[in-house]
Amino acid sequence: MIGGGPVAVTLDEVAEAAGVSKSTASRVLSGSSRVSAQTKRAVQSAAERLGYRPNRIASGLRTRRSNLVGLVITNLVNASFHRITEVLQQRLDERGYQVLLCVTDSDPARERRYLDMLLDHRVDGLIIVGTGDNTATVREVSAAGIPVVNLMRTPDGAPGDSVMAADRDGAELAVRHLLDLGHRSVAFIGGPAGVDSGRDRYAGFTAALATAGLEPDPALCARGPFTVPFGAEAAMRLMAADNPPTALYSANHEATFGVLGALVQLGVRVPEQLSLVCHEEAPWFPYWHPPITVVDNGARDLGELAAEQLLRRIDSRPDNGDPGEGGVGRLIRVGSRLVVRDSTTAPRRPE
Amino acid sequence: MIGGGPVAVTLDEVAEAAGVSKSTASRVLSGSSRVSAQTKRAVQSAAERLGYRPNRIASGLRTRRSNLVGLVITNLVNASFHRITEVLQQRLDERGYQVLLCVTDSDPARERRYLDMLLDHRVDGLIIVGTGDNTATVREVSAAGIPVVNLMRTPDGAPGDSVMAADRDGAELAVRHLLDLGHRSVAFIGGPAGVDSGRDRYAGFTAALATAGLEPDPALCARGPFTVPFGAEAAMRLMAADNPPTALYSANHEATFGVLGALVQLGVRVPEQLSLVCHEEAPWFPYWHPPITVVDNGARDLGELAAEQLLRRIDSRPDNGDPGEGGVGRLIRVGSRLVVRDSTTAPRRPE
DNA sequence: GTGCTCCGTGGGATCGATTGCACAGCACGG
DNA sequence: CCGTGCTGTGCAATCGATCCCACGGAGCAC
Repeated sequence: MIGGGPVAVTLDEVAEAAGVSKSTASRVLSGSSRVSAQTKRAVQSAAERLGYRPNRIASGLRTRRSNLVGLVITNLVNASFHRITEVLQQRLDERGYQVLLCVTDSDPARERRYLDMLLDHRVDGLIIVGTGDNTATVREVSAAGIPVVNLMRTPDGAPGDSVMAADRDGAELAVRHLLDLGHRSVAFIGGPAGVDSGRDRYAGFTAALATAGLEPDPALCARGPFTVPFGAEAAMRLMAADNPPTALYSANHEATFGVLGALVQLGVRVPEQLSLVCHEEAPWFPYWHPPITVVDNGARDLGELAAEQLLRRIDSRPDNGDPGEGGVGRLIRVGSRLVVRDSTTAPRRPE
Repeated sequence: MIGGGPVAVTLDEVAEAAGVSKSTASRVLSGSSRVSAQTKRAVQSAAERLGYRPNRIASGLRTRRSNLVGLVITNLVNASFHRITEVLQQRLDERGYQVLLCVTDSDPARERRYLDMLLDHRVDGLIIVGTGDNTATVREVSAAGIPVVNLMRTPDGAPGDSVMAADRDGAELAVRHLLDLGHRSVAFIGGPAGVDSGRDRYAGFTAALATAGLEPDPALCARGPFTVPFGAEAAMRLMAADNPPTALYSANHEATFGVLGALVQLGVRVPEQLSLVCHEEAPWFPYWHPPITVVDNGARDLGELAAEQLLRRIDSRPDNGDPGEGGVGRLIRVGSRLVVRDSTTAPRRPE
């Protein structure tokens, strides 16, 4: 047809076709109030016949609910984050909420712009893996009555609830495993102190050492960004020392790639010369040569619980007068678990 | 404060504070029509003072533009897809469009529900990595005047434009590389014939063989799902044969994990006993032992071009009378490139 | 028969922005 | 001095759904 533009069917037209008023049609289709069975049928068949699709924009304007949730995340490449994103999206969708995806690439300026934008879109909730540089803006979002869930990271002064990995416990688990195998010279490659996971994993590392009566050796600790090159460089330096470690705890999977590359380059055999634990699961670790022992931080559960917590807050919002104060920011910790594979073994020459 | 609910500032209030009418305030803030410099300043300062944030829902109702784009994708775990998603999101955001993320997990029922939902949200565009089971619904979307871009896959009868990887060429490139090294017994592990990339990569495989005067040996061809277990099982079977291949083309990175696991388990050394090419880059392939030769299908460009093409269609929509017919579905192919690393070498005993 | 409740339905205001139309004021040319 | 055109502004309709309020009629008790 010529000029047959994209004409959307409105509620009015459905109502007219069914011979009832707009109000009644609305009641039938949103199923709120009681309607006679006959009217119901008439409206439903009219809607179907005309191919009616409700306009969520109009509906959102009136009800002040967008059915949108903002997900502000630093990246998707990291193994945990894309898994978390998938789970989150699915759980939220099951309850009628859609995800507005915002990847910040850890850039505070982008993060800030996204937060403003999400405010403009009147999202019903916000899940954020934050850089920590925009807590003021996040507070604005929260103050606007929008529930906020901090995921993986809870910057100082951040409003809302938090769903966090048990980073400290996980690291302790991993390092104690190495100590139990008999290692005494355990190296640490981990993230910056400015990030929650960096700080907490280091704390777990030292805590485990302490239970064995050891103190961290500064020469065996490398702290820097969670990147492949950093891991490679750190591993190079550690293994080139006069007295190289017999075991290595690597706090992140990206860095671990760098480590593995460096080890191949140096000809260091795992686990014969070096036992290796990575604090983060990745789909290929079970297939590595050798399969890598890891700490699984429960990415699936993190996504699941973050979605659940947000939905809880959204649900309880219309009821009570003051929105967020009811729980004063709940903190949920997701347990970590050690998965022992073949990259860890007893040291060859116990000291 | 008690009872200080989340009161949003409206345009009316800004207008009143600035001493002008709603229309004028709107004109200033959306910068459409000419306004005197003085009024402009007054409105802008009032807006800033009150912390005004435009309500995109209301705006969307009036303008019939949601500034939302639906991204329907089978999963995020696959290396290419999360990279593509990141790039897409960034490019669309730069032009003022936000991404509504929908992960189908290749489930046609979920896909269908998402398409309906996106229609209800009145998205301004749709980018879809489709299952191929809902072309009718996608046509509805397109018929509603919403530009559609098919990504990676273009099911038969799909409306809209397509941005595709050069799967056939890429596979041919990879296999020719193996043939050039002297291999004559080249195995194929690839996807189902029902998926574009499965079909095209197989076509490239046979085409390359043909240039060397060879025909595909059914005993050396495994076709099945793009999964780790399938790759493992296929590799097991292929290498257990009386006359195992000297080279292997693996059409997908997930299957390649399985292959690598199986090879480790069987004690097959790469590349000494088997040369291996994977048709898909993954961040860890350069760090594998040995680093894996791959065909990079240009994920970054795929995202980039899909966003660009969609934006082009969105921009050209209000101008011309009939929405999509102007280009009758443009097909954009993104070039592939071979990255030679250490997993491929000449066969030990050329036949 | 009167008064009451309850049910199903319709009328119409409303959410917050955009935009066509009209009009006031001013400048300028004839 | 008047007509014409341009600029800046305001009025009010509009987008499409939701939902408060009111109303007619049925059923029932006294």
